[in-house]
Amino acid sequence: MPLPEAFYHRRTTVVARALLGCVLVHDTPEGRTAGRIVETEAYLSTKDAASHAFRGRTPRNVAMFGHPGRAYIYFIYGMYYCFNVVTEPEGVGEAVLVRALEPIEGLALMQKRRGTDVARNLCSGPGKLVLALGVRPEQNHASLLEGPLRIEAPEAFGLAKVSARKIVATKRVGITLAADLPLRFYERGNLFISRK
DNA sequence: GACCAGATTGTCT
DNA sequence: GACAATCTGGTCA
Repeated sequence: MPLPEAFYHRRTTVVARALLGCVLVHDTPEGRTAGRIVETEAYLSTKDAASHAFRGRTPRNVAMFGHPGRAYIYFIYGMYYCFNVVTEPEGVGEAVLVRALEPIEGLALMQKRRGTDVARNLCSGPGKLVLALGVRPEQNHASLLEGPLRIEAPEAFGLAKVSARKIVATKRVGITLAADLPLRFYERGNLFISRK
């Protein structure tokens, strides 16, 4: 059972923490790939200068202002895409960037898509996990509550929740504005995060 | 391990 | 026209 809309209909930092340990699944004609979420970042609305939503709604960021539990996928650095989950009630404009997964299903397919067989290098970054799971830009706005791209609770895959004391909060990666806010979250000790 | 240049293009000012 | 929520492959150690 995918996580319900109510899961996403909360404070963005709460969702960013709660997503750790949950499983992102993508079913495609080539097969299924899935990974355990081990690193996230919260992007807030008008108080967060690093957020795409900081200056309000634009053609690019409209998905951020859409329904909670949908995807916001954007193009970055001329060649990569990043996958986010929309949070808060519709119209607020916040989201959680999924930065790293621990691969748990479809490793061979991930290896083929990524061109490497090093497990730690398959999904250890926002651009990498989009490639490894075969997420496409047309899936911007797609619901994560149903359909081929979903997020499941840990229990659905026989996994335990990530306890609060195993969650580390640090500065976000790759930004210049509002760079000091502790809005990046990852599982302590996990080998599949994007960086120390 | 750390640091750095280069790739490549949509987006917003 | 400047910049960007990144990654890879190179150098040096």
